[in-house]
Amino acid sequence: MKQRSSIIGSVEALPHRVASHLSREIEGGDIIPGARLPTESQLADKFGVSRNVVREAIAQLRADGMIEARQGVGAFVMAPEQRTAIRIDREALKDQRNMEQLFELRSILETESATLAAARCTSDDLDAIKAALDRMGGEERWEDGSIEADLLFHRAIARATGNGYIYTFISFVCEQIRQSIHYARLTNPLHDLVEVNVAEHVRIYDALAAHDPQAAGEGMRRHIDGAASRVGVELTAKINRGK
Amino acid sequence: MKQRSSIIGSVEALPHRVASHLSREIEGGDIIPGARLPTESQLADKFGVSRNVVREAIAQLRADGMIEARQGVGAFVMAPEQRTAIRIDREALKDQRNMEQLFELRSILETESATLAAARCTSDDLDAIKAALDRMGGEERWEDGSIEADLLFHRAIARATGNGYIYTFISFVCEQIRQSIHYARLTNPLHDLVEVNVAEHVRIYDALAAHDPQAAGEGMRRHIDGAASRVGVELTAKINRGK
DNA sequence: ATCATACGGTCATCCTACAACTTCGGCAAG
DNA sequence: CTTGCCGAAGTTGTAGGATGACCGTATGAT
Repeated sequence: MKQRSSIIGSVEALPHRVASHLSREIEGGDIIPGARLPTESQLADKFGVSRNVVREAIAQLRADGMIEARQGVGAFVMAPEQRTAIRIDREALKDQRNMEQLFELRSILETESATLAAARCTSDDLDAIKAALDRMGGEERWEDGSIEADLLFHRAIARATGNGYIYTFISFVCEQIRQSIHYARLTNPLHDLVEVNVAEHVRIYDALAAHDPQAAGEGMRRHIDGAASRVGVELTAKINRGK
Repeated sequence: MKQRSSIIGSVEALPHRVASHLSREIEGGDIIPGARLPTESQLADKFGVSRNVVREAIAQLRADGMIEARQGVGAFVMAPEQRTAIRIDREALKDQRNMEQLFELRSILETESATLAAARCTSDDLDAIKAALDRMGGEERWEDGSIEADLLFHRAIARATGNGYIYTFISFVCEQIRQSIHYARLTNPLHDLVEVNVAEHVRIYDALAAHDPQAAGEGMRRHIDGAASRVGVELTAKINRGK
């Protein structure tokens, strides 16, 4: 009798579902910043779960700085500006417009990443980048290992900047894009474009090896544009990008 | 008898302390990615807390993708690349080197933010930016409202890019910097530099109003450099930044 | 040798109880 | 009427135990 009926069949754990529900309510503006949430008991009743599950859900939101709990008073919604963590809703990326924006952000980060890396990279860094490049070219199939090698290539460049935050941010953004694209790829094979992709990477690597910041940045910018269009995302507003 | 002795005097809640401890152990490499954590009961004993507290701590780490729990098996630490959230350790920012790197990231994001905003901003956007600018100039004291207005200015620009992710990332990075600097400011007053700061903002605003992307980007880049040096952070490696 | 089953370990959830804290109202002293 | 104390009620924080669901492995039958 303990395990209550799941109401809605779902593989997700209860705390995560409660957290997502509350998160959407907050993001959607149903609860304005500064307002108090219902008590844990009320939420437990509302969702049909135990208070314990509600507490775990709130613990997650609290860690993100989305809500703040004060003992003896209640839990309050925080202003969206003072979040202590960035989290990207993967559901939202099904919207083409959001995907475009994420690619634009990636373009900014990676272009500058390549520029910095060209000026700073050591021979060890170059070796790591080259290794990823070789592994990518070695795979004739697009599917499995190729994508991993692709990510490895970009991360190796980010690491070569010597800036840990740049590495973290780029890894994060790329991973979000990868997972969003993963299953969407099944619709269009686009294997024939692998050579184009590899060629773009080679171009970037050459610029890095030559320690030519401008060429590296330019090569990366074009590569991201190309990668975006290859998955059906057009980076509009190319204005003010040139130079 | 229930409330156990806190062992270490701390105002932080128990789950947060446990989560921080585990997080440090993972970041520090004490636990290799893929390895299994001790069971919840063992952790509860180890930290001298109830299993409930351990679960809340793990819930936080799980939300970040730092660990993955499989029912009936155990909890495993994930590779740092596939985190689902970005979180910046504020303690680490006490290290000058990390602060420099964060400023460098901010410089990248904000420079491009200003560039894009110059090309895309509407009159409404400009009004919002101008309002923040006026509010900043209105305050003769540096302390309280001035900093808020400063952040508002930068966020307004980020919003004018029309890219929600850029807004989110910039808000996040700026907030981290602000809170890290907050108390460190007490040592050096530096009130006399307020005019310089405002002047830099005016220069950026003028470029935005003129819809001059290059001037806006350049103005922002210089402003971040100036802001960094004003709090004692020197952005070295200005290489490859010009042009 | 292969497959089905039983078993122990672990996470997931629930429940109750209590401690710590805040808020608010009543009540008495000034 | 104002002020200050104090206790009741409500809320979050923590403890601890019980049970269900799930996984991996060992055991035993075929």
